[in-house]
Amino acid sequence: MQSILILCLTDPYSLKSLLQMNLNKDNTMQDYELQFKKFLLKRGLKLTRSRSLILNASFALHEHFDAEKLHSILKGMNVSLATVYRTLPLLVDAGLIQLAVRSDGRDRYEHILGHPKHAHWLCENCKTVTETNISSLLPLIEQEAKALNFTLDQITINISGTCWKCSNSEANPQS
Amino acid sequence: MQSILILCLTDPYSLKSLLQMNLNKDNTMQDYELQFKKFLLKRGLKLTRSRSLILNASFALHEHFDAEKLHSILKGMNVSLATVYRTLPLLVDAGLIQLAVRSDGRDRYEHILGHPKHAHWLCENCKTVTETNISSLLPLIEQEAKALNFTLDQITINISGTCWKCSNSEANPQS
DNA sequence: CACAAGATGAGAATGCTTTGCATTTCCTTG
DNA sequence: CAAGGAAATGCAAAGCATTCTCATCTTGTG
Repeated sequence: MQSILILCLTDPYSLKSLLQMNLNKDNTMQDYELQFKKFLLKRGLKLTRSRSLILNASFALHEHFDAEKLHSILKGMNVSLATVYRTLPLLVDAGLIQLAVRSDGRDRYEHILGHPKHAHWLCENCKTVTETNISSLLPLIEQEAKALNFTLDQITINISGTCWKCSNSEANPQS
Repeated sequence: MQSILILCLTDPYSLKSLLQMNLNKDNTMQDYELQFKKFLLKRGLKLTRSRSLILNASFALHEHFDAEKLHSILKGMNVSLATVYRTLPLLVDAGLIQLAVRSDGRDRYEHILGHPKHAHWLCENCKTVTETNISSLLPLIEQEAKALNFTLDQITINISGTCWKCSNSEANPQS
């Protein structure tokens, strides 16, 4: 019998150990996996072991991640970095993850499901990213989209500056 | 007498020819140059020939630009690509330019002075970038910033999707 | 269970961006 | 106006995230 590794984690900390589990596919398919499978089928692509692992690792993380991070989580599971890079755009197109911010020359993603649209507040000093809800902004943006006849896909609102903590410590430097 | 090249263009199309002009520094200093000089002084840095050329080339362009573009505009003026790359972050820190979008693996900037805050609408198909005013969104963002005690620096609103033109031609593909 | 289309891993390649270093330019001080 | 030290520059050589190549392996179908 052919079986594949499937993760159904909500807790990122137990990820590594649970990655060892070898469950039957049909019993554990998650919503997002079904969504991904549907999307792939429509494109004549397949839901493979690697893609499933990458998808589940993404959803197990409740923080921003980049290709390298996913790859390191899947270390020892024989998933190459190239495949991670090949899979990320698929997940984006499938509407499962989105590019959150780009900082330090790396693209950082986040999963979307059950994750309301939000803005990222990036502190230029300590690099911390804070999130806030943007539901109040959405109607205005959608209205503008309609005016432009623009089909919305992703909305990215990134605000950079200095967070409360850092602007306090900058106020009294090296003293 | 020491003199340097200074540009004071509003018309990008005559850039190349005007780059030949050799004007006296003190007669032609622009607002943005003064601002840059002040910024550099504060950091113990100098407003040099190369930096001045790069700054002026940036402000002569009324479109997005990347390092390569500035470098090609300044071809023959003995400004190295490395210096362009070294200067861009300075201009950003000085509040004179900002990172507009990153597409095709390149960072594209735009100058800020007299340029009201706006959103970028990037068509994923034809890569066209449209700009719209975001003055209606600003109060909401500033209010949120106050709540977070966050010192605003840059606000980036990038919206990707499909523009009117492309969604029309996608509707009847290869037929 | 064979087959064709897709997918993968490994590593080479790509291309933007950064860095090291010897040389030049800049500004201040006599 | 010359000297001197700090900064800046050009050039070429990395760095580094991401993409590509290609031989091999998987996947779902008939």
